[in-house]
Amino acid sequence: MPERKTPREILAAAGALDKDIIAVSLHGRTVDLHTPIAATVSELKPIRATSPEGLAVIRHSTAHVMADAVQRLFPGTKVTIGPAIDDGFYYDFDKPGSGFTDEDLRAIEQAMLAVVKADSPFRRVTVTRDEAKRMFGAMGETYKGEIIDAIPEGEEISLYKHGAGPSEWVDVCEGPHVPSTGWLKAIKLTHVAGAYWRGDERNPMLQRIYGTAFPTAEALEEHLRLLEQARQRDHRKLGKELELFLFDEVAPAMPFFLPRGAFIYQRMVDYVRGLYSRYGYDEVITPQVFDPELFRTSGHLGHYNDNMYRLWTEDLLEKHPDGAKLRPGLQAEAFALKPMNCPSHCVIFGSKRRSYRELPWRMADFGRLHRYERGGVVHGLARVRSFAQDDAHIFCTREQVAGEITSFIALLHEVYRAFQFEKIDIKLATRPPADKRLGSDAEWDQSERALSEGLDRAGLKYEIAPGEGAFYGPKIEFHVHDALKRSWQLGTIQYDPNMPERFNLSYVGEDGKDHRPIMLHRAIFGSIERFFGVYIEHSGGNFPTWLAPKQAIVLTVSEKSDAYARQVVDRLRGAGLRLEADLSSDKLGAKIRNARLLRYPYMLVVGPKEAEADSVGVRSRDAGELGAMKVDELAARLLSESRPPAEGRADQGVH
RNA sequence: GCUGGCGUAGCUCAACUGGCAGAGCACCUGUUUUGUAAACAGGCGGUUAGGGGUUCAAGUCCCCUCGCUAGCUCCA
Repeated sequence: MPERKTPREILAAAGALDKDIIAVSLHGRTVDLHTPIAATVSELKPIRATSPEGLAVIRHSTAHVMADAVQRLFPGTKVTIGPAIDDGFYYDFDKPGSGFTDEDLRAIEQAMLAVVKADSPFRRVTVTRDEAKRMFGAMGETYKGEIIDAIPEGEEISLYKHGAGPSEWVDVCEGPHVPSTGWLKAIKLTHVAGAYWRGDERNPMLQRIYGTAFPTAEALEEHLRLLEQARQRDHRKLGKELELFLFDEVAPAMPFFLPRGAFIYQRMVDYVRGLYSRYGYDEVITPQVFDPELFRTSGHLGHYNDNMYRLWTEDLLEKHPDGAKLRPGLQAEAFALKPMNCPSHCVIFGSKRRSYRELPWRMADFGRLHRYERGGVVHGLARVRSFAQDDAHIFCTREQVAGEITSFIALLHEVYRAFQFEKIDIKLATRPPADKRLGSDAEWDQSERALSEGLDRAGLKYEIAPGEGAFYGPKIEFHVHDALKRSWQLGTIQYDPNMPERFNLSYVGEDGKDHRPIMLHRAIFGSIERFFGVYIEHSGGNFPTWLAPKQAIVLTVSEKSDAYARQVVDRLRGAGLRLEADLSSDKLGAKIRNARLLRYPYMLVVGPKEAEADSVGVRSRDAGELGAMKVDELAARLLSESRPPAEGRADQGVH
């Protein structure tokens, strides 16, 4: 057994120490540079400030310094937890009275800089459970007491201290930390938010301060620059600027699609519709408003009631002097706006006797759905109360499930490729705890296997999300991040033996007997609204020619060319292209600027020269100036770009 | 739903400790006839989200409602 030395000493002795190294990894565990351990140099893997692990060390140390500053500035504030996260850190505080203001953040930042300047070492000491309990008890740190209680028996309890004398600050913490506060070079507190203690909404709400930290001031600035760039792509901002959609208080969280946005929306739907004929789907159209009995059968009234819009008609009302009220006892009669399509599809399936020969039956529906989402969760197009899905339900036999999964994944892949999505996180959400699921273990084994086999056969990498499945069956989820790194689920395919049961659906098998079909819920876009929002950010609003609401704009050099411009517009429209003209009295430079801001794929400049030569001066949004082209030549080019990307033709799209 | 923040012209934003509601862009009109990222001038545009209160006086301070927003929780 080698003697206990600090990793810094060990590395230095071997000549392997440099100033980028801020911690080391020992058998997969990150440890301080300055806490003695028993190890040889060959066992130590250096962790550099620029690596994800190194950044986490810096950020977690910064969180300690912040908590120190907060407790000094706001006596009586209790600390809870303060981990490093993807691009920074946070610390949750229980602050008596009101929360933190922006001015508080600035003051805290200043106080932190003083701690950094003091360059005080982070010291690790281990204590017994009793010592720790007594110490934090005396300090009145009740949350820390709970944290200590939650540390498993037999595990070492360590404290980290920095500062000296009366300004010493201590936290119970696993570590590791940078050797001293002076190592923290670039710190920024970003915002405050509420957060429930232990993430449970029944617990008190704490004040969370978010911040970030980097090894250098340059790295921090680069990070802030990228954040700003992301804000520029926010779909809510682009939606307004590009006149795609708007929101109004008269219908909270329900988008109004303007002509340009509505065009793209319909084009997306048409595109999927086009694929449906190849993949064997039948589209249906179903009602919007239903007798609540339907949702009693489907189980929505029990599980989903809080999220449903209910309607009344005059005959359900009784007049009062102070206004009309729903007649007592009739609440249950109020019709409901559908939040999902599956019940309607079950009604269709069950409307006559079905044969195994009809299976698999893939029933598609672009019906509009309404869900009452709680006030705090709505977000641009990503979480709305009125939307449609590229929804379909596949009724099939148990044996057909795996094949259906494979075919669905192929379809989904084709669609995502068309929209230039390469990076999608896939999750397999498996069975919830036994008290929260239906069906036998054998059934779950089988349905989970069917989904994972489908993924494996498609050669896709995925993560298991244990316990995240629906109570009736597992699901595959496809997630992407928006510009501000919020994760959204787009597509999904879910295995559902439950709904056919509730609707008592059956088909006649080869054996002449009745059998229960399996139902697969599946969507590729998921919510078309959400997909559109994510796609706006993904493309930065630079929609490819096949999707762009207007593919080109004709710009006149002066009013002398108006007549020719109209002629060009007519000819290209006649060829089936979408375009408009800017015949205003602006100068050409201004017209180009406006057209660029609206991100037209092509600008067609026309003046006397072009009129003479039956041509247009072509400027492409993505490829710059292309020079003069004959009108017919241009028409051919635009037409070839107007078709949606198909398999084996990946030459189009966002640049 | 919870904790913070915000809400001023179509858009982006000003208006000091309470003291005459403003600018740029957009829009309309006129002048200019323009060659690859903003011509010039004039004009129109406001229940300062809505309601109540304090005050001689409220965009500004207080209360309620609505909406938006950062998070948390939720998303059978």
